[in-house]
Amino acid sequence: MAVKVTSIRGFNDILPATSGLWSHIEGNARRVFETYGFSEVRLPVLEKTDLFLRSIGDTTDIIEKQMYTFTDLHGDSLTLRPEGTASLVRAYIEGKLYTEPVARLFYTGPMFRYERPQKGRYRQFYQIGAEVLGEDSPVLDAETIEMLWVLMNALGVEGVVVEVNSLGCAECRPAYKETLLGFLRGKADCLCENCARRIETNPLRALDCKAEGCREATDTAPSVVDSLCQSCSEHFKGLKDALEQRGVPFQVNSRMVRGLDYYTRTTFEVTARAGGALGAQNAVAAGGRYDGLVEELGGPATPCFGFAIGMERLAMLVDKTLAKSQPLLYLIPMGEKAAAVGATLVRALRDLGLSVVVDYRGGALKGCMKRADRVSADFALIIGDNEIEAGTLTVKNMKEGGQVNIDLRSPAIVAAHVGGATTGTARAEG
RNA sequence: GUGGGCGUAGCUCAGUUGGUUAGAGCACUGGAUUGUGAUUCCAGGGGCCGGGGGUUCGAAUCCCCUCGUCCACCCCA
Repeated sequence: MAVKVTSIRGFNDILPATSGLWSHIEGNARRVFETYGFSEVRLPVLEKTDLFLRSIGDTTDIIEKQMYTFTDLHGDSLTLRPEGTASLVRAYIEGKLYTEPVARLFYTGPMFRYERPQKGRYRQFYQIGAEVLGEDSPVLDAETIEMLWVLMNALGVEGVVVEVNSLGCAECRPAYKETLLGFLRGKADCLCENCARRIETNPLRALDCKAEGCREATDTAPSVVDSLCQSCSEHFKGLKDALEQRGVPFQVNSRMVRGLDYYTRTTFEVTARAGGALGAQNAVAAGGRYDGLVEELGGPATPCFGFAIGMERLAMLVDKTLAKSQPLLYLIPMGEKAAAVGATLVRALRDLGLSVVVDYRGGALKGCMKRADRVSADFALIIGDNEIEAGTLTVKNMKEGGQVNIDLRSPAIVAAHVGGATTGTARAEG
């Protein structure tokens, strides 16, 4: 055998064992998002590097060391998108969607970051993102978080919690940064190496650090929430009230800091319980408000709110039993005559929306039945000489064992017997 | 980028003072059962023991290097 070509580290195939689950998740997301008035956008995977430099923040890890950047044949610096919001905002501006009062958009697709892969983290990973552009009401924030919560519930996700925070705006954040900096300087020797290093550039990070020293040092630190300006404070209260009113459970986490620089005011995360299925990466979805980004990227001043869901992480949390599949039929024609009769029947069954697979290998019925079992067929459809003579079809229930004969010319009766065609989602696995 | 675990049959894994021809379960093929799978019984096929180098009469086993993978740190969805 020739030498095997393998995939790139951190770039994974989604094989049939899990693709059904993914369709199930995406299908639910589409359905739920549409009920909130969102429309899908399809965005390119490759953008000019400059877009990310200008949006994400040049001291973030993403910009500093995680981007897949290369020069194309024309000499332009291009980058595989490390996140979706920047691209979406670019498209919003370029497509002049700001001529509408409010744009509600969602997207799905792969993102790319050069990191060491581990549980819940891959170099190509998938996100489902939703963004609302052109609305600054905190109630909109709450409604959008509610939408995410509704999706989680539809997917049977348990053991997750919504955490919210407010990072303030261009008015009040710098002041808080100063206050915090002053506080941390007094505790510099308690901080971990990392936090000590970036205390001047990004003191907020220390709040989010897991190191014990940092936790203790920041225990009594002044809270962002307490230093919000009046307008941000009212906005944050509006968010909390609206979430409560909607029955979306949440907790305020004033230590929550996001990894991208463009966030203002509301930020939130949906995180899984510690020790759960997610491992160390406990954030399933996260997002917030980015009121300055559109303007920074050359559009009109536009308040925005959005979030992104980590597809792989969400897939680890969803209730797989909810991913209903429709029955799979396995046709076993014994002989040429049966094959011809079977072909007509199969076409009729498929036209009714049923899933049918035909066995072409032939041989002993025993072997055919074994293959039917191996592909997890729900019913085996057997056509042999006996059936042709009687003008019937043998339908064996592979799960329960019984079998019946049904008129060969009555595909509708077959459909009814096997549970009928549904418009159901793809077969669930895993 | 840093640290740790693991690479043996298609899959999950056994395999120690280094010693004949490297094992099991599942899967696969055939038979017991020539029209009935998943259960039972029998038989069979299948391995550069991740790759390279070294120590040794002899290496899956010991040493070094390398690649892959998983988990964690960092950071994040």
